[in-house]
Amino acid sequence: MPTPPDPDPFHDHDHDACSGAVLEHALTRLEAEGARLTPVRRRTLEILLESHRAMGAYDVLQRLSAEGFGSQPPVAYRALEFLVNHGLVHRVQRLNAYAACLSPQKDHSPVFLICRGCDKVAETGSSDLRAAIGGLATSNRFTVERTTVEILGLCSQCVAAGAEARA
Amino acid sequence: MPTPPDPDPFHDHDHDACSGAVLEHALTRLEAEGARLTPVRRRTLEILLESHRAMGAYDVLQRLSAEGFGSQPPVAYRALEFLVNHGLVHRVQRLNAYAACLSPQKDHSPVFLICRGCDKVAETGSSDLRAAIGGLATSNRFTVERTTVEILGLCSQCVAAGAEARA
DNA sequence: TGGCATAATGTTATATCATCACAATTAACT
DNA sequence: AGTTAATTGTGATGATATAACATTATGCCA
Ligand SMILES: [Zn+2]
Ligand SMILES: [Zn+2]
Ligand SMILES: [Zn+2]
Ligand SMILES: [Zn+2]
Repeated sequence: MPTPPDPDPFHDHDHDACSGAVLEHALTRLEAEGARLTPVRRRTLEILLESHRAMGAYDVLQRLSAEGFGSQPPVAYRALEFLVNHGLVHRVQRLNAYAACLSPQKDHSPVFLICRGCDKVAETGSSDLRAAIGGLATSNRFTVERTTVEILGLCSQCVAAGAEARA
Repeated sequence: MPTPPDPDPFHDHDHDACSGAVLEHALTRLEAEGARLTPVRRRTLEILLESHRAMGAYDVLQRLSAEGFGSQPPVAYRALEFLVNHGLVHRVQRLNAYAACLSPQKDHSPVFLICRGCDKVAETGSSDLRAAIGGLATSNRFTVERTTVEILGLCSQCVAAGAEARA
């Protein structure tokens, strides 16, 4: 009975373990980098880890504010910026939103699967895809610094549940 | 003496021919679809075609307004939406901006190379990349509807001109 | 321990990007 | 011409993001 290779957010998994491991990892990494996971920052990460959905900055802010932190936009944006800069959170361009990074690997280029049925977001990766981007860059003599790859569609559960097609 | 395979926006090319051909193609396609390229819409496309840069909606609006069209945001957003819906313009997520589509092919999934040195944007494509995304979707049992692939970095000219690296 | 420099937080105000709602106009079709 | 649907225009508002600056907490060293 093989265990799944990755915690697939789209399907049932032990989410406490899933998010707990990520948080653990974050602590270790920041320690090594000499960066401080202050209360706001930690809480922000925890909030994002609660679900496999991307959250807007103002949604995060509302949560933080309700817990006694500052209530103005920079509070959320600064915490998010810190976490993004340290690779613990990714920005999902298509949603103007932020999602906790689930990969233990540092400095990776995430690929997002975004389900428009259930709004969940899965972070994956693909060496084939990286290679294809590398090839494209080479043939265009382009120096790659960052990549955004976001795939919008429906997860299998939403298809099974009868989510209607849309172009 | 072979002609270049694609007009590479990052390098010298006959841009009048480049943009003229695209506009021509747009007229034909819309005609076929029974859609109307009204003055605002046509002008919007022409403005985007003037350069190989992505423009924000408000930049487009300013141009339109100066030419006697309406001066309120919906004027620009509606024209852009129309053009995006008909595949004549793409939205560049990373820049919150819009770029004219340079591909004669309908319903394609563009890949953008975005140079942070000169702000030019090149639209390309790659069957390898499409295949990689297809594979990723299959192995995640995910139904793809739309994809966003944007590569941020430096074009060869900007590298040659000594644009500094940035992580 | 006190003093200093730096980082982090909080707040006000403002910038930027995008859509709603509704009236006026124009085009298409009978 | 009369009816309908599409298009355009405008004012108002919503949503996302940053600037500027005062205040507080932290780390370091004399
Ligand atoms: Zn990640
Ligand atoms: Zn789903
Ligand atoms: Zn050109
Ligand atoms: Zn360049």
